[in-house]
Amino acid sequence: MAMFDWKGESAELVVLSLLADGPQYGYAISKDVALRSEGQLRLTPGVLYPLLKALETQGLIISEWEAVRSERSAGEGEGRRRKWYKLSAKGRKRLDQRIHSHRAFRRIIDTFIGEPGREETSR
Amino acid sequence: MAMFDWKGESAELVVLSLLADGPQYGYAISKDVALRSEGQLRLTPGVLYPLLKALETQGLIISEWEAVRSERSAGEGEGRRRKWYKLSAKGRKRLDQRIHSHRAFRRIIDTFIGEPGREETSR
DNA sequence: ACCGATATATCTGAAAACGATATATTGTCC
DNA sequence: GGACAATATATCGTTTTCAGATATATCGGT
Repeated sequence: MAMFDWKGESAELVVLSLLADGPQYGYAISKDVALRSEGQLRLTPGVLYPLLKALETQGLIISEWEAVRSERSAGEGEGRRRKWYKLSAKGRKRLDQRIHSHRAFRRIIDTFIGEPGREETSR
Repeated sequence: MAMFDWKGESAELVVLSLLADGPQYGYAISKDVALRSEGQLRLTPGVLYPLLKALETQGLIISEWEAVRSERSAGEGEGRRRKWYKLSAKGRKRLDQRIHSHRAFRRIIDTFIGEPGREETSR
């Protein structure tokens, strides 16, 4: 069980954020999320792949297959395949929008839980 | 359409937070949420009442009926009824826990979206 | 008398979540 | 060389969640 209940929205935000740092393939994304959250967030296959598919359908990310060849299998068969994803311009816009929306939502929640809230210095 | 996708967790956090300020009845809670969020968060009946029911089942909140009598109807019928909810000790604990969890989750998200994060000064 | 607001509650169709399952390759240890 | 864990992608199917619609009734103002 994941440490936090984190749903669609947040998963999208996290994946788009990761891809903003450069192209990644699915499995690496799931490992990265676990690593960078110190195991507290998990992006399981059943969540990750449908999400990536949805993001691509919306044109937010673009995929490309990589044929990973091992010396061992050189010459035969298909070898392992990786599907790399990169952020599209549209995805970049969506990310900015999601970050903005996340901050706004957070500010509202703060008014309920009585969080002091930081001064709006920059931006 | 609600301005934000805010789901179960957050709704629970908000409701428990509101009840921490004192007892409230359902309809007032929904109005309060809309007011305090400047219309950006909505707790519709289809979400609110099942949530309150679930919170009560878990023993986090305690309900009590109030018979609201108008002069007009004095003496007859049932009159309007309000169901007041107050936070239980268990609910108070859950709220603290949820706030803590919310902050932890937020910190993790910050590492992904590249938020500077405030110094851990107090606490 | 009517209408909009107050007040609580469920129903239901759709969407989302996620563990389980499927399939195949690769690296490592003995 | 054989077994096993890790890498890699993907779907399936059950359960849960969501939120609009619906139901019912009272109250306040005009």
